[in-house]
Amino acid sequence: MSTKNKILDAAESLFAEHGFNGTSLREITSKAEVNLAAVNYHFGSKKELIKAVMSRYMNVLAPLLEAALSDICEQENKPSLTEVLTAFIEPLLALNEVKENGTSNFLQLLGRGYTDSQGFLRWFLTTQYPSVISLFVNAVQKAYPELTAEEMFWRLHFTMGTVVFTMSSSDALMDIAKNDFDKDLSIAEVIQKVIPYVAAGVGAPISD
Amino acid sequence: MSTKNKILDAAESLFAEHGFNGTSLREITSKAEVNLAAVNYHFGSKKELIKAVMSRYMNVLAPLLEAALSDICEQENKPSLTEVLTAFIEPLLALNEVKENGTSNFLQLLGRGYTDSQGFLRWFLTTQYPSVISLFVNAVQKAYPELTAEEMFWRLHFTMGTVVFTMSSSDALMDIAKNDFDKDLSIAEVIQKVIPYVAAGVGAPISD
DNA sequence: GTCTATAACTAGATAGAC
DNA sequence: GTCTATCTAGTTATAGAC
Repeated sequence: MSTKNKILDAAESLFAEHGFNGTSLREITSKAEVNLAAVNYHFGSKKELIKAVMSRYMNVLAPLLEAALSDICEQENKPSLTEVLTAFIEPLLALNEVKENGTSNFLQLLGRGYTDSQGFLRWFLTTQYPSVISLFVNAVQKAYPELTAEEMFWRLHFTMGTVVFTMSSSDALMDIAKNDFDKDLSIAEVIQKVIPYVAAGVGAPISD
Repeated sequence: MSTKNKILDAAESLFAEHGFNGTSLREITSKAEVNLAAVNYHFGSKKELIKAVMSRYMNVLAPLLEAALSDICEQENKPSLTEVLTAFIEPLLALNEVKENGTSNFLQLLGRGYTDSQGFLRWFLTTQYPSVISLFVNAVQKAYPELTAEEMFWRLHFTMGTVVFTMSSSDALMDIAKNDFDKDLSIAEVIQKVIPYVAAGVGAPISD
């Protein structure tokens, strides 16, 4: 296994657990059992390392998501919101084949990146992967055409918030659920629980 | 105005904007125009300062919320979920009288504290203000008795996520809304937008 | 109570030997 | 490509003069 990959793996799990700001290069290199200087040699800076960690997943996820959402946009009959949101499940679970716990790690990283380091991840997603976002908006528009662009904007951000926040604390939540209800849930099952919630939220009647 | 309050005010807005980890004592004291050593003299440590900033709001909010939720729990007829969630609005807006932008700042702090510094705020809320949480759970149970305790647990955390995450990036979202839709929203209007969303989410039909 | 000065430590980044 | 050693700049916290 290459030094570069050892660093990526160590950085990924530490970033997911403690956030980007909360993880030092020294912690990463000592977990990866490589030299401190190796990060700057291979990646140039901590910021570039963060991008590399995210890209490893986004490069797998983006094409799968684009395909799934395109299918929905191009189909004849009107999709349901649940259908649109369910389109995310398979691509997300495919990340488990990139690495063990890939889905969970990626979603936690997404959550970290949204709140850490003043919206750097918002920039990363909107500039590097804009087509996924616009396909998603199109799919939702097809499922719920009465929704105005403005209301759509808010509800999509609420949804992003729900998912990202849930996932960034999913370890803690799964622990509590195990203690209180004796249920051992997988990340896939948590996703299954959140979909009816966000589908109902996005599909809420327009209050005006 | 006392040094102690100058520190609290400066810390509050910097914490809200850059998170707890992302704000140094030097930034706080220079914004407050007091000496660096004053923080440790008045509060003992950065951690205690964080608690003091949160307590200033929680001590106003908690009794108001308890009263509003108690009313709902004790009323004869069955409340709607919207009613339960709407009970939060007045207490939250009352924080604007503690300080200008109090509501917005407090909700942003809540968001920061949930993701920063490994769940310290979760501990803070559940240990220092447990009665608010249990009253809220009771109110929701009364509004939607078919919901199992386990499903309730998940949906309440999804709701917490939606609200907290939205508020922690509310400045950015309000900026985008202003640019894209030429709408200048207040924090009260954002709350009005999020309530139908979370009410629909909590009230979603039980899938399984 | 408020200040200066500084201790004690950690951060990210890099120069240069091998 | 990998190492040690070190630089610079940042952090929290505190001792002691006023």
